[in-house]
Amino acid sequence: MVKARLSGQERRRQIIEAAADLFSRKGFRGTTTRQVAEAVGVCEATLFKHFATKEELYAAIIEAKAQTQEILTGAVPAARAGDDAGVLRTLAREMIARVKADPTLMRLLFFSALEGHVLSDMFFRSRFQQVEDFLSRYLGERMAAGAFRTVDPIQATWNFIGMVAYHLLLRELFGRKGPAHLTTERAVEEMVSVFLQGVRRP
Amino acid sequence: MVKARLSGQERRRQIIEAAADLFSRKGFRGTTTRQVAEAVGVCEATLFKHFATKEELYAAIIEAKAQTQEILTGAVPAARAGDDAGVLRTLAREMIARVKADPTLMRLLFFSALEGHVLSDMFFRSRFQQVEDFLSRYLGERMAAGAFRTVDPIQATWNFIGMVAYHLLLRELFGRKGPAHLTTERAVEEMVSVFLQGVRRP
DNA sequence: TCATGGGAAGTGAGTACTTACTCACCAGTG
DNA sequence: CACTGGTGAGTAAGTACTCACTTCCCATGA
Repeated sequence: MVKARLSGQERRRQIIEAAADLFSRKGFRGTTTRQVAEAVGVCEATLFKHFATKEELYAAIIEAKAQTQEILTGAVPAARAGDDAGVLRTLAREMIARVKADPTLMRLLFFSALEGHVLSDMFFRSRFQQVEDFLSRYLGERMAAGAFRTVDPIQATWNFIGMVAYHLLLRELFGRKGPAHLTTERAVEEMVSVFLQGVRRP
Repeated sequence: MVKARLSGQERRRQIIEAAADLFSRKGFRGTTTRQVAEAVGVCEATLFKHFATKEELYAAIIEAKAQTQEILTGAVPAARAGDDAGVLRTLAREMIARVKADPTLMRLLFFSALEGHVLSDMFFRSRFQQVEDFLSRYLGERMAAGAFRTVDPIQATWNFIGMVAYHLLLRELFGRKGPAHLTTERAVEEMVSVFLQGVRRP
């Protein structure tokens, strides 16, 4: 039973949450305000009390998702300790965990990009910029220290992120699982392993 | 000036082409039959002479795109010659070239997956299955031969494809370019390089 | 060569339904 | 009481698709 009357703030939050789920499954044009209203358990007109337009609701959702930025708390200690594998492993794990924790995240990221949404770029950056900056800086330092081959740190970063992202795409968008023994943990270990060995100075 | 009257076959082909472009930019629900008709230069009713429904048109497009399967002509000679770098380089180049040759390809792949289209799985497989099979088999052979570390060939394959796919995603969907010196050629070489070194037996 | 018929391609107008949003009013709470 | 949250009914525009008809083209026969 949905509570009949909430504060404006609370109702907004509820609408955003329900709509995020729908938008992530059907995209902007594929989601009707009627569906959103039903999911929330209110009248369609109520949505428009809180958001002037459907567009404004979508933008509010993207902004909310972008707000939950990737925080690199876990990888910093490993970086300080010069624990290469620890850095990579933690980054990969955190990226994967974020997506698992919020199933709408990746789908909304891709839907908004495909739809050419004005906030798409900001959304993407909120998800990847910190990881990119952190890892490319770390790789650059390790190269300067002679531990890694000298390659472009950005490119190397993209290569690593690419492995993680593809892993997520296969599962979240394309419903691929692979052989049963390929757990996420094993997948992460192999990514870390192939990448680390690949960038080491021979 | 659009020719006023074409054979049924030719008109179908023309509609599919114009609609593919629109669907790849706006998705299914975001593309109206009116827009398609205008892009083709015919009356809306004409579309429905050739396709019973909008859905049928979309399916025809996906099927057409799936038909242009990845053909692995280039990598086979390199595989025979045991030219590891050649195999990987050729695969990456061909994947990238395909997407560049048809800008609708990747966008339609992702739109249809996000939209949960019944043909999405088939579409995905048409694009990746052969590369996956080919490369995982090749990697398996190289592992058996002692040249590569023993890891799961599927996982290793996904890691490599992930790097290529992310490169494409950044450019085709997210409009990212990276530093100017990062040409596609350089990117491919680094992917091949990090991967090869990463899977070599230490 | 020309005329005719049939089949297929194509159109303008319209239909029925869908969709985002508004309006006038009601209900709840401090 | 005043303000804010919420509703049922409705509106205007959008959308996929149909209908009744026209046009074109090719094959055939005279």
